[in-house]
Amino acid sequence: MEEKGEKVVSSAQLANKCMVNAAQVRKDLAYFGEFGIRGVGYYVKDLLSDIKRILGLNKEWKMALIGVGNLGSALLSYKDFLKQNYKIVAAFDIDPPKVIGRVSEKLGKPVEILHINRIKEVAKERKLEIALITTPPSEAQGVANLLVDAEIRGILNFAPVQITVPDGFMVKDVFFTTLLDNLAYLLSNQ
Amino acid sequence: MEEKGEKVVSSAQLANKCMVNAAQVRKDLAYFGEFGIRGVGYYVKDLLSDIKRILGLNKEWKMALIGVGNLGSALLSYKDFLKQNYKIVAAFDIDPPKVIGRVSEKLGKPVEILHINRIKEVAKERKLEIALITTPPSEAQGVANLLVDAEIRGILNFAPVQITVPDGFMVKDVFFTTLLDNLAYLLSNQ
DNA sequence: GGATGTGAAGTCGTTCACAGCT
DNA sequence: AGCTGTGAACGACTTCACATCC
Repeated sequence: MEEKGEKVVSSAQLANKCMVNAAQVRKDLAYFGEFGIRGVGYYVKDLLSDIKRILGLNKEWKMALIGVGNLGSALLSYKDFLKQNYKIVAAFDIDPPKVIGRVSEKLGKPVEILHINRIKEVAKERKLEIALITTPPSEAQGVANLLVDAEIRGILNFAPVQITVPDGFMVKDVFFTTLLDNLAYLLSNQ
Repeated sequence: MEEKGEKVVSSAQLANKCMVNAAQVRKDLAYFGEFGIRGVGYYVKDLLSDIKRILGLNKEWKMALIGVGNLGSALLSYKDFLKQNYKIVAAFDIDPPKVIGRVSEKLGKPVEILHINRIKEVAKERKLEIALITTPPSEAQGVANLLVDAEIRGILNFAPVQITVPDGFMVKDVFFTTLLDNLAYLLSNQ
């Protein structure tokens, strides 16, 4: 809406776009503060920056990628990160020499691939806060342990296994097989 | 549990593993039928097959993959599909010759890459029911339209755009940037 | 005896409806 | 006059608690 030059937006309009109730929109926003103007609506520009601030997107998050296999390479060249406030600033593997060739042939300016045993050192140095686990499932928990040791508190886990971490650390799983199961269920029941 | 040779399991044990309430487990299962035995619990083997049947996993789902870029290639070699009841039986791209070399060097027995314009024909022929969209975002909606035309009713969308389909078709989005936003929020609020 | 299946109670989130501002 | 912010009403889901059955 900002790109379209729209100045104000009402909760009703937002609700429409999001397919939810207008009161829901207002309640949810009101939970974080008073962002609207009665009788007018929400200023698009302000609302956008308020939401970004609330979500913690008013900074660039520095990420590590662990496991430069097929999926890892795909993510290294995932341009959409750039639009968001995320940046992969270090990639790790158990065998960097083996993957460097394969990756660099694909990427113009490849992120350097480091040996996993340097994670703690590099995490400090580059202030890594989030890690993407793209190793085989068998290695995922081990990697998670290293991340905990390196005090990287946010983990996005692409490996199809449950991993556990201590309090204060966050894991989000990208389990698309769960979404497939969901599709299979919906399709099975007409 | 079946692999460990355990014969019976109680709702309390299941609840424990899933970090939910025991009554929840019983209610949810009871919604689909009576699978347990009072005073005993649930027979692991039976429960497993009942759940598979409920979820529509008592068959092999045939899938198409559209867009053989980085992510597409990664999924083509994603071994974990084999454990589940899903199989990619056809892959499509706008320029098959270009991707065939790159893909086959990675996969022992590569799935053949077909031109996207054959999708409708092949969908009928191979009874494709689910499609994975791994194209650039700009192509995703166009591909979705082709899938609708080919009557492939289940879509797992990896492209970071919202796509719309008519009633009777299902789209599930793998938006991991949303999960990243989620992590960013949690980390920002300590 | 012991664990399920399930009404009843409780809790949480959503929606309504309107007072309060601009 | 119009739209937000919000207490109150509503609805849905979760948990309790126990009758039921193996």
